[in-house]
Amino acid sequence: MESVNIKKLAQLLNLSIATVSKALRDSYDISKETKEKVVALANELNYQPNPHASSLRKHKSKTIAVIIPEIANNYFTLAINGIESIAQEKGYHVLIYLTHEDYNRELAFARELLNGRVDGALISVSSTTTDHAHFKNLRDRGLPIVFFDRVCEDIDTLKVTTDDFEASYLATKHLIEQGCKKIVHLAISSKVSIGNKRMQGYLQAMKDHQLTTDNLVVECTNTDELDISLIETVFRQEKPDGVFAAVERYAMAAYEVCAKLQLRIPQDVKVISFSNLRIANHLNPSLSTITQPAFDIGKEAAHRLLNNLEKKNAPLDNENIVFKSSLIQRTSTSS
Amino acid sequence: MESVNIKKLAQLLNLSIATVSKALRDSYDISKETKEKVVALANELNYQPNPHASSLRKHKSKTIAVIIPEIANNYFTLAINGIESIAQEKGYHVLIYLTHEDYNRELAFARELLNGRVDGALISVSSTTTDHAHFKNLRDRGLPIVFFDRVCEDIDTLKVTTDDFEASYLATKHLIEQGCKKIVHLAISSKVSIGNKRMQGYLQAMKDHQLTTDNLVVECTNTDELDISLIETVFRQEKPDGVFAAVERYAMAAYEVCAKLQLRIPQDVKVISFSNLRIANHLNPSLSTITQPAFDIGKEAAHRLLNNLEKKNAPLDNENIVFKSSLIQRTSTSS
DNA sequence: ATGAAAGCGCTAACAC
DNA sequence: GTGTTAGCGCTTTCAT
Repeated sequence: MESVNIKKLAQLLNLSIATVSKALRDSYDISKETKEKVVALANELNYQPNPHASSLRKHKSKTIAVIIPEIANNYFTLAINGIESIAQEKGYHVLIYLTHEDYNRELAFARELLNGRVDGALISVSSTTTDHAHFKNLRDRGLPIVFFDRVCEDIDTLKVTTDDFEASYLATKHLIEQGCKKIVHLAISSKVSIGNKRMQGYLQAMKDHQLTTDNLVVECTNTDELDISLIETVFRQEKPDGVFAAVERYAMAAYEVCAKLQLRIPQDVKVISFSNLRIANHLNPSLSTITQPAFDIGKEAAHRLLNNLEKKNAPLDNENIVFKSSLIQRTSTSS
Repeated sequence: MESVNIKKLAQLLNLSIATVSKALRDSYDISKETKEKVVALANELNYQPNPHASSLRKHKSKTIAVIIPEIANNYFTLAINGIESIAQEKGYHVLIYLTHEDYNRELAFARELLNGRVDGALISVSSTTTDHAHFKNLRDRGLPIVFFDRVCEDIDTLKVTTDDFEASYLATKHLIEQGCKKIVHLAISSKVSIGNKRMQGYLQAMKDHQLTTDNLVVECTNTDELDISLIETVFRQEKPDGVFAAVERYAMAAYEVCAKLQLRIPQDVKVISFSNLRIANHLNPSLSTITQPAFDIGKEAAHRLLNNLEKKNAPLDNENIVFKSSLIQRTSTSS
């Protein structure tokens, strides 16, 4: 495909391969004139260095992997945007791997990650993952990884998250203040960090207000139909007056169920949800949300990872960067 | 990072590097026993071949690039999902590049594409792109590319699109049948293929029904605020009773404007839009949409590209695969 | 059936 | 300042 390489440039210029290589990399011990001649010809022939040769030699690929559960999700979409903005700025390439919430795929991706294809990885853990050995292994072998949103707390590396407990506490408290007494929590798998934290925030708020949570926690799934039937069941059995959804998809399922059961939002049931939906405002009714700064989270995670990649040998600190999310009240929780 | 390579395996097994390499690739001229021993040790040591070395040698990277305008967009998100599903199935890696609708970034990505990092590319063209030389160059140099959605008609390669003209015609006709006489078209840049086709469909439908389109085509931008003010202006000046939005974002901008001007949808203004929003049904009011099979489009584009990569030397045909989109009527256009 | 050796394109010591 | 050379880890003739 591309036949112009360093050798060819060297031949055409009557220089050695090494000189051309150094000239292109703007090395200090090459004369101005030589550099200019080399660069001129390189541009003229649209010379593009072969990244495989360079990576092989340097043990650096200028590439990072982003391993996430899914992409049809506003949170991850925004995070990727943030990640990509930093990667582009620093000349890095971004490989996307989707686990589809499947532990086995995550495992397969992780296993491949040590072969040198990428210099580091940004990871958000699948909801079916219980064992973290595959990630621990990466860490132990020295591959820089940064977790974001869904993290592995037992792995010593940088994690970028939001204040899930506090935000969930506030969301629940908000529902209580709007008059709800029986609040259902539509929970994401408690195996993932955010699932657990969000549930804890809910439980604590309920407890602090002497409200029962018996039979009110519904662990939802990755299938809309299933979730809808789970929610319908709890609605029929418990007749809740409030719903706190751990992720946007579950709130939409709740909307479906309310329509089906002819329950009015917010008159009969109030709903609040973690969500990065830009048009939450145009929903019927507009949805009260806890919104995470997903773009900034992606940016920060990428920024820290790439910074780390530049200075060798310094392993990533076991730090936890926590962004604040914001509660935006809309019609779905108005009293 | 990873110290176990073919050389090490060969040493430990008292075999030559060549034999190990062949055994791993299941070559026919290696004995069963040797193969088994090699594979056993490779698994035990979790040997992962270095992709750079392999790519350098084979001139194949098992990697494709996806170059798209943006990712915070349901259409592209679904398309990526489709692309990724095929890539994963065939063991390919997916690099994501976002042009952010910027011709210069697109140019920079295209220029890099010939260096061997990727075996092929899936491309949807930026809305600010007018010149196609950068893509034509890829094609001429033999890099397999497939365009999807926003294509370059003047480049001979595979294109996967939807029936934009017909769908736009039908959407416009639908508004007319619902009683609209003054229909505004919120158009995407007419420089991109879909922008032009969608506008033509609209114009034809209006013409066929003897309706004027004077001052009714608004070419929107990539900035929400700007779009809203453009739409507000045309609303004030033309007092339309129907809106046909070429992309989802413009429909949402129209919703904003209607709220601001206290216009009721659908009583005062009916709205229909190209959209892949899963929850169009829960908007206020629910949005009538023309929905594209984005996932399948991504799958098909990836499928055809990867198939082509497997059989060498066969350039991609200048074929046009057209998927049908579907019009889903909801409240926003009810009469 | 196995091994020796060349080389993919580039970088980095180390000469000169 | 510039050139020589030795690999990076792998694949692939071509011998044996």
